[in-house]
Amino acid sequence: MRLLTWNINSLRLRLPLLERLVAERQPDVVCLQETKVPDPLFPLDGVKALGFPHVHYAGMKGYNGVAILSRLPFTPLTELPVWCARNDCRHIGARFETPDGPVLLHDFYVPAGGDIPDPAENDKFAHKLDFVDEVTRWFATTPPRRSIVVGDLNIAPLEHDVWSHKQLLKIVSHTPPETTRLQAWMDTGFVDAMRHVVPPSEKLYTWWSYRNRDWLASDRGRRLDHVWLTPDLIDRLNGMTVLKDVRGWESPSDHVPVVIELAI
DNA sequence: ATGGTGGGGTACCCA
Repeated sequence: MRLLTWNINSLRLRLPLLERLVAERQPDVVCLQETKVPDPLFPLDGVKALGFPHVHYAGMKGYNGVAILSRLPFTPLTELPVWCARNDCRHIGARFETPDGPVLLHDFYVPAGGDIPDPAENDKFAHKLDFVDEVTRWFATTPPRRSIVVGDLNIAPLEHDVWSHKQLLKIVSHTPPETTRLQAWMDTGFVDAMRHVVPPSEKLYTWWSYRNRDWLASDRGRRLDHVWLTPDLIDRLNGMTVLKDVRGWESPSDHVPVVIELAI
């Protein structure tokens, strides 16, 4: 299975980019975040025309939204919690049947958290911390097996997941309250598949701000997008690629896709 | 310290 995850920042606007990506990379499964399309307006025909007859999505007007597109049949996960008592379209899941048993796939869009890294001052930051805490408690009570977590988790946990560890320690996405929480979530039973392939001593980014004159030259990136596997799947991992060149395409998302190859 | 650029949808909210 070739699995691709991407914060597309508007599915309708970037459907042509998705088409190019699919043609070049031929993923079996695509997990999207920030689709920014209400369900009644989801471009179902366009997505099916890309070769994905199996589609599951949860979207709303203006913000957020996640989608799973697949060549392979799957069953949508319907028993997922409502995080922070909000139906804000940040998580969907799928169950794939394989010769060795089912594999569960979770597609997350974690709240970005606003600008001020203080939950007392900033409701969005409080929501982000609460969201990760709730998700962590849920995975802790139902320890994952044969499971995959992907998505825009909006946290860059390691020193070399950001362009300047020291300068970003007080910047939302790389603060200790966030990075410790992301680790606690991962410690419910996952392995960081991207860092399994690329050593933690190497810089690795999936996002470059729009607010830079030259994203490539300044290279002030962060690794906000993640792929995690439970240990029972890690031996099936046959490769991981961050598609950095997609950031240089015409009218790009500020995030780039991550692809993994899994022998399942 | 500040402002820088995008998308949604049509005034601002969110990233």
